Amino acid sequence: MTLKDRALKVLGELIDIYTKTGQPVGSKALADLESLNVSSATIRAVMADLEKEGLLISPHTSAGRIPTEEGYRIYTQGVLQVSEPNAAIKKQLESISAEATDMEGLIKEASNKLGEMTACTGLVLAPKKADEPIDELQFIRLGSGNVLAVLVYEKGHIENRLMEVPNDIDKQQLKTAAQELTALTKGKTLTEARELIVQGLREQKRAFDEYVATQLFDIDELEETTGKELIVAGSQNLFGYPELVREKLKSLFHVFEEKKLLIGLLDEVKKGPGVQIFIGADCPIEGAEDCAMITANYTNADGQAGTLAVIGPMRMDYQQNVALVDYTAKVLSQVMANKHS
Amino acid sequence: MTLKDRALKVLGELIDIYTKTGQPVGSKALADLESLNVSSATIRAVMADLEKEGLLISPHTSAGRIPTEEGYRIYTQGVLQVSEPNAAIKKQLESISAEATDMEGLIKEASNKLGEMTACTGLVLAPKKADEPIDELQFIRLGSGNVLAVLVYEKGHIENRLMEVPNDIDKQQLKTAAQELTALTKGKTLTEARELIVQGLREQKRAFDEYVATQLFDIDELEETTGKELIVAGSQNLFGYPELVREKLKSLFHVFEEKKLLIGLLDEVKKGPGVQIFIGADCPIEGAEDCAMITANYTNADGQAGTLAVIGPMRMDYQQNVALVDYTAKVLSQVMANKHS
DNA sequence: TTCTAGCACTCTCTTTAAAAGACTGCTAAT
DNA sequence: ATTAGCAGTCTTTTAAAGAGAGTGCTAGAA
Repeated sequence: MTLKDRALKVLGELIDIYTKTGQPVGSKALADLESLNVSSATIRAVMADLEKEGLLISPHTSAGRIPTEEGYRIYTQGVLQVSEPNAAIKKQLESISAEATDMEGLIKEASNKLGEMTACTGLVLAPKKADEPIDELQFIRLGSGNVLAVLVYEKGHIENRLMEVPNDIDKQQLKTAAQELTALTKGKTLTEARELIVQGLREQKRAFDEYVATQLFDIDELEETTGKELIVAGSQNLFGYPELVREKLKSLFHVFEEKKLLIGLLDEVKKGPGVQIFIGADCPIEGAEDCAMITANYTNADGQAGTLAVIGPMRMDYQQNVALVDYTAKVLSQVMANKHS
Repeated sequence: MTLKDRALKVLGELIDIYTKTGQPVGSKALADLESLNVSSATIRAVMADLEKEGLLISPHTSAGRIPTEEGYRIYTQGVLQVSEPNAAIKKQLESISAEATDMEGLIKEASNKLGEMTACTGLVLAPKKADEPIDELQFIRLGSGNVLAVLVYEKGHIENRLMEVPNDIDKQQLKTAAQELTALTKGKTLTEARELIVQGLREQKRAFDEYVATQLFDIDELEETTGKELIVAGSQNLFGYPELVREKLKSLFHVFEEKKLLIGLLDEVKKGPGVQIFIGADCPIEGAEDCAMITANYTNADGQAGTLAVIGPMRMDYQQNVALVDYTAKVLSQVMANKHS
């Protein structure tokens, strides 16, 4: 079922106009375009075909037509041509490296920029540390039964956690425990380490080590930590689209508040390649069934992947936004490659 | 300018009804109440007085009346009687201690409960660590020029920060630096320490110590850390109030997204005593000029104060919500007093 | 064939008018 | 001091008519 070139062109132009106005588009408006050098009657015929194919729909007899979800899909797959953002936008995006100092500032800034420039909501999910190989473990005694466990990753990142330990553990025991655990986990990722350790230690009946390791590699704790690393920016932009009625906005903001809900979903996205476009029902986010999402992955200095996304109404400027998301991912990868934080 | 008891009673009943319906209230509806045993004509006379005082206003001739901001103020100051929440609610609130393990979980849960039970947005601001006295400093060398600085507070809390140091610093130097800095800052708060240290070290021309201290006590870093400790929950509830039109919601959600904006404002609140009620223009939050906010402070195990708040439309159930906020603050203080974490 | 001009037709949106409904303020009586 | 009753005012609802927008069809031109 291939559509004629002209039909696709009409679809594209219609989406362009509809994106800007939010109003149904009639045959006359399209016929007035220079790029389509035919009469409105011909356009009408083409539009009737497109409607038969399920790519357009008419809200009622005397309105123009608007694209269906399927229409947007065909458009983004076939009509849209990916381009680079223009120079001004590029420059803006590149400035994120200048304005941010640390990792968190960086993704925050990227998210801000995305939200601002697309007039949609920007999301940036930081790379998951849990997938990085561990280098070593250290314990630091802090008095009153508290020990600070420092987890050093091969690439130099650090994570730490406060633990309570029985008072009768002495300095030497701690040191030994650290050494043993390091030996066991060196080179493993946190997720791998967890299973390995709990199991291994149980067999060896090393109660203290097991106790420590369980606390240290606690997955829930971990998720809570990683949970902080999703930045949502520009959510208010969505108020600018009348078709996103209160009820829709409500469910979207619910998801934005419960970041945990989003993290899992975006993780799925990470498996896909390059820039991905999710339209309407495709959109893996609950409450975003009438929205569209554009995602891309980036990598940090250690090759760990993070995800960034833009969520907005279906009638968004795909051309621009795809270019933006793509380019931002590249900039972010590059900045992170240079900065070791 | 004291008002008659009956006038206050009318004001109170009117607000009660308006809170539930969101519609202007007429004299007949009030006359039907058992508690006001007078005719609608009398009510009309009273309402006319209240309008003259600026406590009520009529949207147009043939509508009933609604309270003005000033009306709400008089109501909350004079008419409202503070009560305890009922048993069921108490029980619900007390369960927050059971459902949360750590500090962050606790304030998150409290915020959730507040939002849920008030049908408004719950805010909880964690106590500020920057105001706690420091106990000691430790440095841990991590290889490749990185050092982990661990800041131990007197009460056992910990904060840590990764720093880069010149490669030619040896173990002994680090140890000395830690000891000296500890000596200087012990018992001081982080904010105090910062000034003290930078100044003191500059005089002594101890370049390395100064370098380290500057990084360690960096105020911006610090703010970013504390910035994480504001939890917003139930923001979607606000969609349920038609009088909060899109534009209002937009600015509110903008503030919710930029938590930093809120933190400073809530800090101001902390200076006040007990439960505070901010109505309309009183509300220190940008974009919340048509809203009301109820706040209370709580204290953690170390006596540090945190703030919790409820933001919603002006027509909220003050009676219930004041009781809720007050009680939640008490529960939170109590839970934190027991749990040291 | 393919395209176009023109026209009848169908809906929606806007305007206008009329009627209904909701409260109030005032007055005169209790 | 309170109340019943009523005239007056403004909004909301309902109905009808007209304007506007866009379509689908058909018959003729390219």
